[in-house]
Amino acid sequence: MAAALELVEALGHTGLTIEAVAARAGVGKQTIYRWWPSKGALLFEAFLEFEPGGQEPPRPSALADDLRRAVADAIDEVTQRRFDQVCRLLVHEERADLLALLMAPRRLAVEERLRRAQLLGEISADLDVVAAAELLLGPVYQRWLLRSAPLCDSFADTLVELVLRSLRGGP
Amino acid sequence: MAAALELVEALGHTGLTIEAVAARAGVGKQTIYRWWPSKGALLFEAFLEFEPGGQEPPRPSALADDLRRAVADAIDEVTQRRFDQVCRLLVHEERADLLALLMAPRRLAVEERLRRAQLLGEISADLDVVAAAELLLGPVYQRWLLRSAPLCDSFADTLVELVLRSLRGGP
Amino acid sequence: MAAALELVEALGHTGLTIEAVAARAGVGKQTIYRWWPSKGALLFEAFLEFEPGGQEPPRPSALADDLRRAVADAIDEVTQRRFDQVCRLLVHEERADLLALLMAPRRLAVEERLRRAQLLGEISADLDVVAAAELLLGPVYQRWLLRSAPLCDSFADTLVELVLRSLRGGP
Amino acid sequence: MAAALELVEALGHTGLTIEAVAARAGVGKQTIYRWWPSKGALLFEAFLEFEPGGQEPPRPSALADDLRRAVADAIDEVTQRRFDQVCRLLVHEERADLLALLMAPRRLAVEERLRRAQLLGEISADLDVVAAAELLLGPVYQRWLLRSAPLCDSFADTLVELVLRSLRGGP
DNA sequence: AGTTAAGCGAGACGGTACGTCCCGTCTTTGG
DNA sequence: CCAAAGACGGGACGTACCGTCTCGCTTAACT
Repeated sequence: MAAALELVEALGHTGLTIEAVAARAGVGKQTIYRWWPSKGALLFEAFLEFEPGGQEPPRPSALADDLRRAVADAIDEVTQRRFDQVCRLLVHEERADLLALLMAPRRLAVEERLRRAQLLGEISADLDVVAAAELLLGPVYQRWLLRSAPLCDSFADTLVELVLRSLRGGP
Repeated sequence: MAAALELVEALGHTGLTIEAVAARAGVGKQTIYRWWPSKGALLFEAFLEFEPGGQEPPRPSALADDLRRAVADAIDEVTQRRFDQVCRLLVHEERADLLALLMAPRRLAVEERLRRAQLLGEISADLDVVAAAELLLGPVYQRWLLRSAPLCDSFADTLVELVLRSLRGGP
Repeated sequence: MAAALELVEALGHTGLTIEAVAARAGVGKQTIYRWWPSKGALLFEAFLEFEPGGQEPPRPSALADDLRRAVADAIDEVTQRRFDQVCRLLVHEERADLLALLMAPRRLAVEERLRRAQLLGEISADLDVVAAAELLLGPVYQRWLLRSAPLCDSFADTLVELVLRSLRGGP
Repeated sequence: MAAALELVEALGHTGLTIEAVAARAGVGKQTIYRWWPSKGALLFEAFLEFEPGGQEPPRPSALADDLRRAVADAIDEVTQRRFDQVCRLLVHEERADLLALLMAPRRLAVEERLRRAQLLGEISADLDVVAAAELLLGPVYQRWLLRSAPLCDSFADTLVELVLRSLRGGP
């Protein structure tokens, strides 16, 4: 009964109780425990089920544009209440494994794009692509989770510009 | 009674109960509620009190070294169980304000060093110093909180190298 | 778990806590709250359950003897610690309804006997039987609850003698 | 600070707290503890202080009338919320001593009147006056404390009539 | 007049019990 | 014969008062 998403959206991951989920779903508590070991697992599956997330493969364009778009998408995603609350719950439950599943696609897409750019010679070939991807997404996730600063759109631009300077010119 | 730090270290922020803190401190529960509104506030204050953290001003040296050192220090800090658990609790309780207090010094130090580097012409003067600092620390905090990858020492090197390429030569 | 009677006997209604009852019964506190709204209700039910109290119907004999016996029995009952404490608790909680259930049998028996005496002409027929019963038992309950005087056995005799003088000859 | 009477009247002896008394009186809690060992003692003294109670000596008239009046007065007194609550608190605290002080005057007055009646030959001389007084007042206090029946005015009449039949003609 | 001390208000303190909430398990029951 | 309904033991929650304990601050009373 993945309609528990409604509750986590309404109450936040803090106020979410399995009893409430069971009640709203018209289901015995035990039925929930039978299928999921924790709130996190339940919500994770619910999220996968109901949040298609299927972003179409962004047809290639200029590198800067693509990265900007990737970062902006990450910001958008992370800004939706459901994603936000589900992820925070997973953080709280230390489910790094599930978190990775939710967040990896984004990161892999960036890495993929960077690798293509290397082939095209847009960026230096001896680059640590994985680290570069983290350079782009790390600050986003930091601002999101720690709420250290607002996640405005222009942040994507600043970030990409700064990182691109690194990726292009070698030392 | 900031000896609650011992319990958060022993049990993690999840297993920490105010009742246990009160019991161990030989104190009435109410006394705790009288002074702090939540576990987070209590631990935050306890942490400030007992973890002086006062790192001496790192006498200046080469820019790359200083940044490497700053990042490595951040990694060290974030790796200590007390800091880790207290911060995770603050994240859970959405106390971005308190988190900021704990983390700002590190970030400000980096910004300060970058600004000095600008004056010396080590890096381009038209740089967004704040964003650059996030570029350095964001990936660290991401790896830490999301446990997306191990926080090994070499990570500091990779990070600094990558970022410095950005900061030095503009396009 | 009506073994809460043991605690009320040991500690008095003042020292009885629901937590202690739950602990001794090996039961969650909530289970007690689920079934009884208050200590009073719990003890009342426990008392009914475990204190059969079924005194056999006293085979009829002389009126004076029967009344004396009834009063003496009331005194005995009221003198037992359990009954005493349970009733005092009910008084404290203003549960007149429950108290009535505990005390009515005694009173009704007296009224019944008086009515029979009226049929036999032992006492005047125009008598207010209910009031007469109160005349006999009222002083007992007063001495008991208010501890205004000791409840010795001879009190029963004095009382019955006095009341019988009223019941027999009219003015 | 006998203005604690207001609180016991407003909240009942159950809801009365020393903290509230202290607050309303604009007084430190300790000051109350300094002077009285318990809520009961405090209220008892407050009651004595502020409830003059001084009923004038009822100039003598017919025995039946005097007794009726005495019983009716007892009913009136016991019906006032303040007296009611203070006494119930004393019952709860097992302060039979203080209760006796509050209630004795009434009983003594009845005994006194009966003794005079004996001198005048209105009632038989070999009577246990103390027991007779209890016969009159016992049922009143029973109905009051146990709320076993309403304390209507006619109760006084019934009671006195019944008792007088006993007191006058012996068998 | 100056010093001392008693009594005061205020309120923090270590505690106890409250009644509620939710956990995760176990039991009953009706479709 | 499953699953809803929900009771259960457990245990933390945050609150309310308890009775004790300093605190300074009057306000006498006695040098």
